[in-house]
Amino acid sequence: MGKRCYYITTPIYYVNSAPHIGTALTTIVADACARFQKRRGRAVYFLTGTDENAPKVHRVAQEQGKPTQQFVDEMAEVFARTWQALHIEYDVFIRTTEERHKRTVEAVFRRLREQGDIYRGSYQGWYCISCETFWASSKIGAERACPDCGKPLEWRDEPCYYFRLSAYESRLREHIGSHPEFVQPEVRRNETLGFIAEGLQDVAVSRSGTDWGVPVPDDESGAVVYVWFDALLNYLTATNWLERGEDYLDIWPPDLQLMGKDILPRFHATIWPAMLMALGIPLPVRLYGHGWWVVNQQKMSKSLGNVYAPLEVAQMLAQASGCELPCAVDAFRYYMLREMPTDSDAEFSLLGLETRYNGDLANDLGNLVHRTLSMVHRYFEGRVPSGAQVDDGLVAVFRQQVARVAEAYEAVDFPRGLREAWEIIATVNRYYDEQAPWSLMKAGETQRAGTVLYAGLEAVRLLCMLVEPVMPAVARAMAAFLNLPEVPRWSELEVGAHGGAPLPAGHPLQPPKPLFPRLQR
RNA sequence: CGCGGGGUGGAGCAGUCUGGUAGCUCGUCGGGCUCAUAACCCGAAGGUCGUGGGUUCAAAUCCCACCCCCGCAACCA
Repeated sequence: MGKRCYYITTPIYYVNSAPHIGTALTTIVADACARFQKRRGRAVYFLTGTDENAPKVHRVAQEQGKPTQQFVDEMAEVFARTWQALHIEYDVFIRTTEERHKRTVEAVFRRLREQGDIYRGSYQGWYCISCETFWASSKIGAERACPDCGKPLEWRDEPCYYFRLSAYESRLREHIGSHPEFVQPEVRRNETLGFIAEGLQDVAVSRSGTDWGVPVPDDESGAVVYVWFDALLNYLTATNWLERGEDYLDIWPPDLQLMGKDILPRFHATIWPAMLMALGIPLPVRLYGHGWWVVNQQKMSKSLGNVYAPLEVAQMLAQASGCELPCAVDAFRYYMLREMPTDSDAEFSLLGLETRYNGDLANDLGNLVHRTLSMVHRYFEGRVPSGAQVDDGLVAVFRQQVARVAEAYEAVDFPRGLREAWEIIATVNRYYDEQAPWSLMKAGETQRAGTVLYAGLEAVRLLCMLVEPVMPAVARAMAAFLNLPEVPRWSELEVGAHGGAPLPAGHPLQPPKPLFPRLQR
């Protein structure tokens, strides 16, 4: 069986804190990419999940006085619920505490150890007992205190297993060099090549002193597999690689792996492909690392109190504007993607969200839909005007913009894609102004007014499709206004062809109501 | 010190690879329209594109130096 699905992944999220706008960004970008591919008619396998095997998770659970398993169960639930509320349509939600995942990790560990890619050594470093963490010497001052909790560190020298990352240095360099699409965007690719050029050292892939995690197989010391080694393998587990023989290749390899820029160069673009090379498994096609949200020029952090919870933001927007919650959630998604940090970091602010909401969604998209449908109801009894065709000039613009949006979405460049989509709105608003269908009606030129409005309806239909990956609920609402059973697919972009088109003459439309009521400020 | 990235009108950004009237959104001011969610359309003010030098008929765009800001510097998941 050959490759069948477009396989797209987010990282699995650490469950020691609740989802915030950073994790929401990665997940929403992934969802938009997945929906885009689906609309184009491809089978999609979209994976997200939670990383539950880290010592820190264990520690947070203990702090909260809960059994660790119960704690991770609850947190996984919080993540899954949040994603559902944000209209994330994933296919699999993986958890690293699942048995099938543990079996995968054990199998990989054994195999790499047998073939010599994992070997015994010893780990030395400054260790914080209460944090259960080794600290790099560069992070500790002369006083040798834990940067996290401030307690004194102790020097440890203990046996551990290493993964022979160094052996894959030149192959990694070659692969990244000859596959420009492998690490994206280009900034991150350069960064990765720079990192590798400094020389890769073998990485410790086991940890002692904790019993939370996947035990190192066939080892009496009680060590567990290092969480990163464990976590990366989730992408493989989700295909049931271990059980399915060659059949897992109907999904594997990932076509697009999304993540924040922090975990791209040193983990997903080095250790991860090196592990796959060691296993003789095909590498992912494309790794994409987006930038971070900053708040008031500062990194989000709990201590600064500038961490936003996505659902609270959406609820606040719904309440302030009076718009339906699903539309407010989509507005939040729109903001995330329209302002999405690609190469560098970007500023997140409620003011920015409100500006986009009023400007792009209420005034542009919402108002265009509303004025178009209002006129059709007022002048044509709510039915698609007959005998109409979209003017040639507009057809050219529509086709061009649809192509540009598709290209941008494919490149994970949603800011550009949405800018291109919004060109259609600006074009139709100008067109209305020039053609003034309201004046045409007064002059008795009903036929011409119908032509103009038909073009507007076509624009709405196209926008419905273009906007769906970003705002699925809004797209459904738009389709409902047009009385279409579902959101059009990208294959149905034939502009203005009446015959068997989705908007035949006489097709009844629903009366409009504002999708995004303006925020009063 | 090293590596990577950035510095474009009041704010946020695009444009830089493939040099050729400096563009978009928001905000401000003026005008138009009335189908529409005080929405929409047109126009104006506002920038020596971090600094200095070089290449070129021509540089935000290529080259060199410098200044400032951010990230990374290894097991931090």
